[in-house]
Amino acid sequence: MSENPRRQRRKEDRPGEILDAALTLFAEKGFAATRLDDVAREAGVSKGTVYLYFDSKEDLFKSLVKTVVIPEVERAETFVQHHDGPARELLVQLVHQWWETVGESRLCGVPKLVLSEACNFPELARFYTEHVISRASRLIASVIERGIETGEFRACDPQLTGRLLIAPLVFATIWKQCMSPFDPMDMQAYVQQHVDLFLHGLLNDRESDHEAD
Amino acid sequence: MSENPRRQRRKEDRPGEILDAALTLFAEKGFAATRLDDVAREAGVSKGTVYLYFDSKEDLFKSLVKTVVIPEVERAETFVQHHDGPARELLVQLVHQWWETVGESRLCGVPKLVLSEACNFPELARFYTEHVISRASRLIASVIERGIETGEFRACDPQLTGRLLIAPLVFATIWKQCMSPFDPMDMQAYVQQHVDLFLHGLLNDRESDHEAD
Amino acid sequence: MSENPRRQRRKEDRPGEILDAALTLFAEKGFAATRLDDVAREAGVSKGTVYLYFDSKEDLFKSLVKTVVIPEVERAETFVQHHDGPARELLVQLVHQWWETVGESRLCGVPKLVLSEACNFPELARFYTEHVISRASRLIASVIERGIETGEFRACDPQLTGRLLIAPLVFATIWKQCMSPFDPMDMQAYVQQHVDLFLHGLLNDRESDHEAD
Amino acid sequence: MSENPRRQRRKEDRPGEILDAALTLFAEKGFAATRLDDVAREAGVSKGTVYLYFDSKEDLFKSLVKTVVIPEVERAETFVQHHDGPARELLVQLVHQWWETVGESRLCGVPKLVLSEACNFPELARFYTEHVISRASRLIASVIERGIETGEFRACDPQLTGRLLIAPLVFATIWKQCMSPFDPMDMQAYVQQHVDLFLHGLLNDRESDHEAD
DNA sequence: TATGAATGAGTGTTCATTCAT
DNA sequence: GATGAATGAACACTCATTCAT
Repeated sequence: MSENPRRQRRKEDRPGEILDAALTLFAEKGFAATRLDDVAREAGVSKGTVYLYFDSKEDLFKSLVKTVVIPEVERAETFVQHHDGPARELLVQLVHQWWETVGESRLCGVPKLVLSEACNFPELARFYTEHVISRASRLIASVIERGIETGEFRACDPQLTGRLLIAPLVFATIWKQCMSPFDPMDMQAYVQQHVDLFLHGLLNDRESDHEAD
Repeated sequence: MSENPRRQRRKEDRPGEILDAALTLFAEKGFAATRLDDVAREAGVSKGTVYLYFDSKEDLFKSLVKTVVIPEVERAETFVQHHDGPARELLVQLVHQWWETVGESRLCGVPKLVLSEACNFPELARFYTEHVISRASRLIASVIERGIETGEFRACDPQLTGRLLIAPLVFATIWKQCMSPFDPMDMQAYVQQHVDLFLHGLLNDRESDHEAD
Repeated sequence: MSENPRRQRRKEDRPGEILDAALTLFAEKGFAATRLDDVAREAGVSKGTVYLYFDSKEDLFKSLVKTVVIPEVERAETFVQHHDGPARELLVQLVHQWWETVGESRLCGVPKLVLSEACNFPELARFYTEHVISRASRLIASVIERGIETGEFRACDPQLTGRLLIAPLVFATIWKQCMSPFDPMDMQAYVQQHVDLFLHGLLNDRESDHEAD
Repeated sequence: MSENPRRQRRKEDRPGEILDAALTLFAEKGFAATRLDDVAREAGVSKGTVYLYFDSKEDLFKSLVKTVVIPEVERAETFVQHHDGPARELLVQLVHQWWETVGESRLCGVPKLVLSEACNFPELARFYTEHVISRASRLIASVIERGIETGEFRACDPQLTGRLLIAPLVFATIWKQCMSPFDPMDMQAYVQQHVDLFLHGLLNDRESDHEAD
């Protein structure tokens, strides 16, 4: 009844559909190994159409980051701003949120994507560092700093410590992508164990005294 | 006896020299970005010669892992066997050894290499898992287990905990490769902080009592 | 009568506006480098509209020549018909007119356009030759012939000589288009020098005697 | 009898053969319209082989100019250096030499090639201007200057005048390429007439006195 | 009539792989 | 064994052309 519902209905969704396809394929095969043809086919359009909405393969990646990854960073930033409890709890929640929004979602391919291609596409790495990593780093460092100030956490470099909080998570998503078929891992337990170990390592030994107050 | 022992020897070393060149370049530029021409030139042979010894770029990659990485695992195994002190010290030494033999050596590109290409070369991932990761995992787990048994360490899953010991190190080598131009990191401090945090998290709270004994 | 004469008129002018835009852009960037998108935007219509009026880029090109160049030839013909003075003066005026209407106007890109694309669009070359070049040639030759008959000019082949009058002008417009950034030229002086040299070469040595009569 | 004489015999001729093919095709179809595939096929090699000897299409063009056009400029320079007679004769000879080496040789497509593509490939135009046009211009200007100094020629701007000497020749080669099928021209007569007219225009009126000496 | 989203063939360039010598 | 010239498939990106609305 509708004349060409397909074209009609989807016109405004095109960019989103293309980004979706790109995310899927980039995560699956990496940036370099993903051909624009594949993205186009996956999105159900022709190759030329991709270039109607994105300037280049690189732009496609950047747009992907902008529309899919950065909002998550912002969500986390908002979350931290609106949270008042002990730093320890905040940190735990951030870890679990990270794991849910990245490790267990469609985004789980992004860390490996970025790290794998960073050498060959420095501009992508630069962009991602500037817009995602730096912001997320600062966010986590700020929470750790807060914990140090309140005496919850032992004194330490908040930057490095934040990175040590994230590193095992990133490692886990990469593992999940590449190695889990050959060496499966109980991700839940892994994350749990990481949080436990990390907090135990970070908390001030006399923190129980604080709680006792 | 042979009038030109140097060339003689070189002849027999050809595969090794090519693997050396490949390691250097793969570590420096990654797998995809390394051209066989470059490997050949670096090894001082012609491009065709590479194909005399290796079936393909992929095969070169596989052979590399086989010949360069496994010996290091074996060294570490020997080291652990001949070591009797407290698990804590052993663990610290293993970390620093890992960092020296991998993080700061020509091998520093290997983890990224393997993880980046694992999806595209599953057979390699399988092989690497079997011969490198599993062995190394088992080794570290055994040390942790020992520490738990002696009461040095808190009770935990030695496998997962071992992985959490290695994850930040692997992460650091990858970071060094790809991201340090955009977001530099003091690796020494990072490793130090990791060891400190990790041990602090793992050690039994009453461990000072043990030491007091 | 029409309630919107402006749009009405515009509607009928569409082809003209598109041709205008095409002329501007072809002259500026050449045939191949001009994208239909650009022509459409310059004309203030959509790309599809161009195809309402012209079959193809090639057709646009042809139509352009037909509508813009031929009127100028006709103007020149009329000018010559209505002129009675010495051939020498007429020739000088024709040169300056050519230079003004072609060399220094929006038409300055046309000669290069035609000559550059003639090989790839032989039909256009044929058309242009028939409707522009032959007519202009004949016109100039007729003036030269007149000058020979009156004794102003030395005996010569009027066709060839006419072509030698035009050649440096065509060359200059092409130069202006392509080479002036790299090798600028004082066009005024060039044309002046050409006229001077050409007339000095063509005038009968004893022509002063004639004038003296 | 010889095993694969084709490959053996031609190895060192490859660059020359490719340049030959490029010259033919560039002259025939222009720079932009010539596909590297065509050049390769014309040269009897694969597309990749072209890139074995030339960095890019642009480099192919530049190499062409270097190996085919510049030597002609040098020949002309040498010729002028070794010539002592009257400037007039030298000029006449230069024109005929130009016509023989360019207008009537395989090089006859080069002027149109350069002028047609100059806008779209400014680097080519710059290169050609620097290495060919400027040198040739200077050469001719120097001859004209000499003629002015000796009193053979009337006073004039040697640069502009030189350009006016060449313009009709360039025009003729372009004409030959594109328009001769539709409007044939007796090139011999044309060149003759040009020389005659030009010299007649340039020579000092009292030059007969000189000849009388 | 007019639009502009969509198409897909086309091209310069790269590089792993082959093979005649 | 060793070479390196040659190959050709692959891929990002462009743009004239079409067509549903």
